[in-house]
Amino acid sequence: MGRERATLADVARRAGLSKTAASMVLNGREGTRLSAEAHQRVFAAAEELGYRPNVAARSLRTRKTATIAFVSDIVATTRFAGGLIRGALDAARERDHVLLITETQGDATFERYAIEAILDRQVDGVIYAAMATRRLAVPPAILGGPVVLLNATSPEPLPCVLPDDEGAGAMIAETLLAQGHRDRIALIGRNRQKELDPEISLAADARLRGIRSTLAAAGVALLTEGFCPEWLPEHGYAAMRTLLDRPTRPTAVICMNDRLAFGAYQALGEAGLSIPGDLSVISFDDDPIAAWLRPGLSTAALPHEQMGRRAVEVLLDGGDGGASLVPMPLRRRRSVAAPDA
Amino acid sequence: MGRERATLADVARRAGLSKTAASMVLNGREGTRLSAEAHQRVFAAAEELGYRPNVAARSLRTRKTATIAFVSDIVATTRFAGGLIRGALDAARERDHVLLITETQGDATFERYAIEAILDRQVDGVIYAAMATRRLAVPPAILGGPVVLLNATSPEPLPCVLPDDEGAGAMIAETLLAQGHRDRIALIGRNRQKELDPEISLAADARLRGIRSTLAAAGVALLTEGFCPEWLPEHGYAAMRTLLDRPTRPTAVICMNDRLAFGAYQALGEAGLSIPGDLSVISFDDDPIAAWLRPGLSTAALPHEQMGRRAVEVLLDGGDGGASLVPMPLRRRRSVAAPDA
DNA sequence: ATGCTCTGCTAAATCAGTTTAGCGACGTGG
DNA sequence: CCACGTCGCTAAACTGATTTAGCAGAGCAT
Repeated sequence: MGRERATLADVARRAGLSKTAASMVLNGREGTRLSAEAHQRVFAAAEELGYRPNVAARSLRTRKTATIAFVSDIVATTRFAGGLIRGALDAARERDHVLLITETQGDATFERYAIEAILDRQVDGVIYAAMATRRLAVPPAILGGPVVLLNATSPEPLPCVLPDDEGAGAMIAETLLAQGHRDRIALIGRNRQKELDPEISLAADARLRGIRSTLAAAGVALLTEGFCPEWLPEHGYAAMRTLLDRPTRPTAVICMNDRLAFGAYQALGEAGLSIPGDLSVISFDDDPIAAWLRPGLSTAALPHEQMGRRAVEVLLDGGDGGASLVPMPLRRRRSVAAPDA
Repeated sequence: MGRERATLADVARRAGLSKTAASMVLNGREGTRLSAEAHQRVFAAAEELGYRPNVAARSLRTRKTATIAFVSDIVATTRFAGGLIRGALDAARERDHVLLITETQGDATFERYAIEAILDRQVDGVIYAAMATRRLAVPPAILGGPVVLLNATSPEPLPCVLPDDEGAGAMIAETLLAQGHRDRIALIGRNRQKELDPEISLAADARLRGIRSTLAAAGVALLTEGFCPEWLPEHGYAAMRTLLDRPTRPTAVICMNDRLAFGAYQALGEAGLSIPGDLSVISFDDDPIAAWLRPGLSTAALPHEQMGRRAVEVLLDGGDGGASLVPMPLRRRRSVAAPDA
């Protein structure tokens, strides 16, 4: 790429000045005593030649590359990754940076490759992202420079960006309470593994905490809590069927994510029950499917783009070193209503 | 990043040789007359020091960066992008390259920024990707180096990688014919804009061609063709309801994509019709939702990862300069059966 | 003994920037 | 009249690799 590009030397020559002068002017160095006229000439020359500095040459000297490494365990399949990347991309562009993306797939060999590629290229910082909110071990090799954890925490005291799952849980509980639901609120998606092992998930426990504490504050307890081995539609379907077999039918169901909710919709459809007439449903994530369901599913949205954006901001502008909790906004659709009187 | 890394000079010193010798040995240069012993010493020294070449320094001289730019119109929201990126990432890693990702969002300013970032960094090649299979205009500035179009074509004669939508259409038609469906096959998702304007979509027309020619070869014509302003669930829902109002009910429905099929499922569920007992449904894309539906939706999968992978291969290993059609495999699930006898 | 080739290796230039150290001209105070 | 400081600018070093040009010594033929 890059046909005969103009170099700094070309600019300097055209401006009738030295490379030093040109460099200083173009970098807006303070405290230099170059005349206003010299400034003009350099800018003009650079403009006329369409000059753009060679990043390799510059970073050889300065050790800065205006490049951020985005390392994640799994990039694809999930649109979650896409959102994180897009947010990061936007924020990076605003700060004149670019993203170098690598994926470890949780594989040690791939991780090593990613780390080496990053170190070889002297990136200015690393965003280490996980696809499921969880705790992970950061490879020590990258701790030499700035690191931000995205959708993850680690044993090391590194700045991290997380969705506010607990807040979302509270908000969801409040939403149901506000509609008048009380003692017949059920939950689908209990899962000890997810709740207890932070290396698997931080979201399950946080969401549950938010829900429970808010209900408890209103003097309400969950009617039942359906277990699910995974948070997939088929498990939501099964859990909902079990729920409908019980003597007391709930007035509202909280699903731990939208895929479970989708399964719940399927079971309710088969049972001939209507949402939200017979039962309200509310959930977490704002998977695209939430908007496609009939009726649309009310859900607390994972703020992917915000998170990706925040990660870059913390990395480049410096964070307070702690955790950034990004709020999960509630998407209000038609799946929640007041219970039958 | 990168605490005191060893440089080539360090390696040379430790090996008791010149930088020249060290460089040649490590690059495996042919035709050099360095002794076997010199080779040993250099390798040993490099190993002991954990030497890794500085990419900036190297590329300053060689103009090679082992970096590929992945430019796309829209990265996020769609998991399609994720698949393309992941495939490209894998293939790049196998060839010791790394991906620099930028997004234009279809915005001229952003595109300019992306191009400049790419040129400044002297990437070895560019993958220009579109999220919807379509024809696009490649900015002339990147034509100085190797370019591969991914999921897109362009007026310029550039190598491109596309899904085989026409083949998929044919395969879908054959699948229905093989099950015994004949004169009562309907289609949902006609859309003149998509079919006629290659800048919007190449897929619509290709899929339709494949379907029609295969049916025609069997002496069959489509029963009806439902129009849809967009390929979203709500439009599939509406189209399916219209279809059900007609006197002859089809035995099978081909949806132009899975989101339409999802809408169709919703309409069928409401109408109390069962899939595939009353009606078979088949579709394109293999959106994750296809596997989540009850029954699972048979669909021709967009081969995202293969395509991303292929793009890198063509870029780096050299393609034949033409279009690479990547086959769309049929995911057989339970939504297709023989029509009622 | 001289010239030649071949072997094994190295000094120095180069890539395109940034940064350090300092030079000549001018004005000014003693 | 001279020392000194300020102004406006530049030469040269430096970053870490690759690459070109070429040197010293050995072996061989004449």
